[in-house]
Amino acid sequence: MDFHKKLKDKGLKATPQRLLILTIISEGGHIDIETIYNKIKKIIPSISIATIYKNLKLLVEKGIIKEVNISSFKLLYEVNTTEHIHLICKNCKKIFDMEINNTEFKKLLENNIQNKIDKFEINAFIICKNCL
Amino acid sequence: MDFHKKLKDKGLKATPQRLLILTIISEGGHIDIETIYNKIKKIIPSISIATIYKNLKLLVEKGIIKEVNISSFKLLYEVNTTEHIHLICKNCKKIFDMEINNTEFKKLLENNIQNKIDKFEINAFIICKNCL
DNA sequence: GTGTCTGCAAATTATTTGCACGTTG
DNA sequence: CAACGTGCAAATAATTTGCAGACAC
Repeated sequence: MDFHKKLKDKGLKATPQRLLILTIISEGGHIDIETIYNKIKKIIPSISIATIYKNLKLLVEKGIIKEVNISSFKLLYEVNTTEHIHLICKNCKKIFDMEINNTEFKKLLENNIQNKIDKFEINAFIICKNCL
Repeated sequence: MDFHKKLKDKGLKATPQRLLILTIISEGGHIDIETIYNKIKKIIPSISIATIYKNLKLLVEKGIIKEVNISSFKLLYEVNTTEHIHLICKNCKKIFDMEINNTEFKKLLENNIQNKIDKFEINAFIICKNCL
């Protein structure tokens, strides 16, 4: 993924700190602030936690990354890709992205609630194949 | 709702603080810590914020209340009732509980992900009737 | 009466801010 | 070189902890 371009497209400077934040988030899948900070420190030891906070906020605002809210988890971050839902293994706590049939889903939901849906967040708690 | 009984059933003492916390949450629908604290202070001015924190944690553990995680909202609390989803009006920010056809939904989701689902959290962003 | 709960104050953790300096484009 | 971004240190906000006294049962 061309993070440099993504940043420039939003009028942001492509600093090493930002590129690294994005790389780490995309590698980590779903990752919390503290983990991001610890990983970056190994590469840019001088980095400040304030820089992490400022950039995460900014990148969310610009729609480059997304916050992931799951009950009983810390706030996590992921790079914004296509619409997907989260499967969470109750046992090993791993989080899996899953693309679903968006249209079919939206329709069923919309029928149920009698209203148009803009977007939705779905977290489903499961036991993953590995843990079974 | 008989909160006194709910507490006793879980082996907890029914203190005025706890009963009030539960009453306020059930009246508020979906309410954050700060708002709970401010409302309680008007009735029990001596209450400590630490008591609120301790009890919210405990009540969640015991399954009497639930945390509600919605992107870009503070952490909210609701009394644990039947399974429902949250509709959030993008305009007025109100949150509505909506019972859905659980079985139908679970099946569709389970077909999509090829796995059994224990429970799920769904937040759908809409424009409510009032705002339309 | 006793074990649990509360309120307090202090400790810890999380997040934000302002500013001088450095870097990107 | 101008605007923007970083790192630092300090400020603020959020949450947790330990403990002495109070209260539920």
